[in-house]
Amino acid sequence: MKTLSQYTIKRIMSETKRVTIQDIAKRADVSISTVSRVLNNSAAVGEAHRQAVEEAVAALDYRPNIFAKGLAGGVSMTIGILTQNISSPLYDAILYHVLQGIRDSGYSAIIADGQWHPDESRQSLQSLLERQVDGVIIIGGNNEEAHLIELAGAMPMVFVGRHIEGYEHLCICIDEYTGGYMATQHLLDRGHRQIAHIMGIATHPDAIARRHGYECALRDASIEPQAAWVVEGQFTQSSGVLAMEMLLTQGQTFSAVFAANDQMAYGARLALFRRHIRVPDDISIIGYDDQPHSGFTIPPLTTMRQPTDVIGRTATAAILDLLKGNPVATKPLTVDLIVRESVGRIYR
Amino acid sequence: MKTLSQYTIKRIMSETKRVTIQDIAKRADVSISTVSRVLNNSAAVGEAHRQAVEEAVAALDYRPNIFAKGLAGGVSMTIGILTQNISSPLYDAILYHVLQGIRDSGYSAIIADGQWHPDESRQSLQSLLERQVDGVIIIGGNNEEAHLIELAGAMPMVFVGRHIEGYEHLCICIDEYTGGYMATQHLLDRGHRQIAHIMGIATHPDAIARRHGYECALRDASIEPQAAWVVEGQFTQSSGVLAMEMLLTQGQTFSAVFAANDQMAYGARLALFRRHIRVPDDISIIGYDDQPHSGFTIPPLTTMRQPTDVIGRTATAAILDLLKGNPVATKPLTVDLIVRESVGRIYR
DNA sequence: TTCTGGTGTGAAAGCGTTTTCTGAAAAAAC
DNA sequence: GTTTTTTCAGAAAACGCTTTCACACCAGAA
Repeated sequence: MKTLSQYTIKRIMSETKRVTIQDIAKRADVSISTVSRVLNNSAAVGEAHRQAVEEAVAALDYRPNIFAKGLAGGVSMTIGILTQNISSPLYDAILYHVLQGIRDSGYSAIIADGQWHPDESRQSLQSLLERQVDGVIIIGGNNEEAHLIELAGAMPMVFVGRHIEGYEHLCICIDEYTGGYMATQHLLDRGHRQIAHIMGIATHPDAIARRHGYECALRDASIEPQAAWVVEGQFTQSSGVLAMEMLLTQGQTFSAVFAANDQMAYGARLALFRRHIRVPDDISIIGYDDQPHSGFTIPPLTTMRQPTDVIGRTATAAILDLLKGNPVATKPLTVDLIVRESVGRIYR
Repeated sequence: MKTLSQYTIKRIMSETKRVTIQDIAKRADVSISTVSRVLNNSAAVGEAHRQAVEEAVAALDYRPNIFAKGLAGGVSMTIGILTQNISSPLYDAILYHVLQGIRDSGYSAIIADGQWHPDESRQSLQSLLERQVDGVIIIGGNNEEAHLIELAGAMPMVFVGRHIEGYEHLCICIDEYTGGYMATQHLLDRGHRQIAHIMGIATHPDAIARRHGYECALRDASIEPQAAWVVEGQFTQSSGVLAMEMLLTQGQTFSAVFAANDQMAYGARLALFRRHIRVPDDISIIGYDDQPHSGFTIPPLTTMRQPTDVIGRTATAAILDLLKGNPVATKPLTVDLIVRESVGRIYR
């Protein structure tokens, strides 16, 4: 039983016939230590030898055995990625760009899924560490901060979309407050004065920051935010439907809604559709994230764009730098307003 | 420079202070060979010794070092997953369920992205093999078949959404033909007689099968398929917009459209919106895949649901069985019609 | 009793690297 | 020209595990 698969694996491996450091040592007529040294640039090597080795490496198409490397050197050439949830459009988009950046770095990525759950996240992170990943990129997520801090001091690690006290330079953060402010400001600019807000998960830092931006924008326009204008959602489409229904049945009067993410905006829009309320003619909607789909909703959704490509690239660059021992410093990223057709004008 | 990160890694590793097979050998008062044997069940071991070892393993919370294991045994405890494209909602949904299935198996997953490109796919697959993954799950993708066949004979491998000649038992396939047929049939059932089709990438097997189903359903209803009714898209939203515009400007008359995936359906729907053509009052749309978003479009999209959960679970179960040396046999999966609100009735 | 044939076990040889440790040769200092 | 450093390179010891080999033990057969 077990032996069968063992056998099979052995077979393909022997077919592949890996070339080892021994082979290139022989061909370059040096010792394996020397080969290792030129490979890793870990000590001075005479120019003649170095060239001989490099020639052999190229000629034999040598690829180091990562297991041996891992065993001997404690280096796995692997970057662990902990994502908040695979199949969340936003995180996947970031993931995509991260993977992109890693692909030619010699490292490979191993992905673990936190499933939106602290316990799962912690366990996933643990399994990443057991695999002896050389570094970790944490995308979103809700691990206990204390655990992360402990780790961050001990191994290369970068955080995406999250603020960790004392490790700001490792955090690739979006200025969510300003994002919320800008979204609300856009509504204000178009003449709206009564603006509802569908908030994200109430404990989620991003949700809090966006709401804060919303309230400040309102105040700066001399409008006192009303508690009844904001209703909490779960960042999902169906919670958007519910939220909008709640707003409507409570008899709130408002001409525009700022949804804390696009998915909830979709849901809100559907709730409006059900009641034959037109968008943007009767009520305007603005979302947040600019998911790929948002350009194709009816009507196309005005929203705040997360620079997923920049986020992904920055995260990769940072972890790679960390791995090389270079210092890193990240700067906060900003969100762009994407004006489409879901926000109407109000003239007094 | 380099030494810094090395140092850091060493540090955390020494803090963690791994317990090795030596430690449990000592505690159980047996040789390491015996420990290895009970761990892998690779040879008969006396009952007393076995128990002692198991006790020690539990007490010391022993976790094998995968690098050592990989080096010595040629087994990496890693499953490679090659996905056609990360951040494609359908494949991500499958991926999600695959990951789910792997999470408690002791294996971990390493994900590579084919980027919709044969060369990329091949290279990604290669890098998976270099990592000595124990098995591979290929989700969709467009690698050369020959290469895959060669590999499939040599190592555990399962294919999702793809038919490989001679390895049908390793293919987790959806009956796309029937899916296309059912979608068209639904339109027919609702009285539509003039039905256009927005096809996927013309060379893609799924696209071909769905179109074939469409044509057969038409013929079975005594309607001769018109070449002008089908226009090719790229499986993307914007290609859906284009396709619908082409249909419209060519002056085709049709009361319904079958789009080969939901994304193109979204695009088609937007094109209609632009021309003030109502859905489903003027024209009906049916999609394919049932992406998470489709329940929240305006109007909610009638579509064919891919059983991503079943697909994912089946794939995982299959690869795990293969790895254990058990025989596997997969059965073709079917797609379900999800009736929502984008298809209207026509009464004669 | 002696021989044969399992069983269960430990010693030891790898697996492919990195990294001391050592020594020789070359360069610098006297 | 000798002594003292510095450079460079090879031998060999890890790294933690699997697996072969050899051997001791004990049953059953002769």
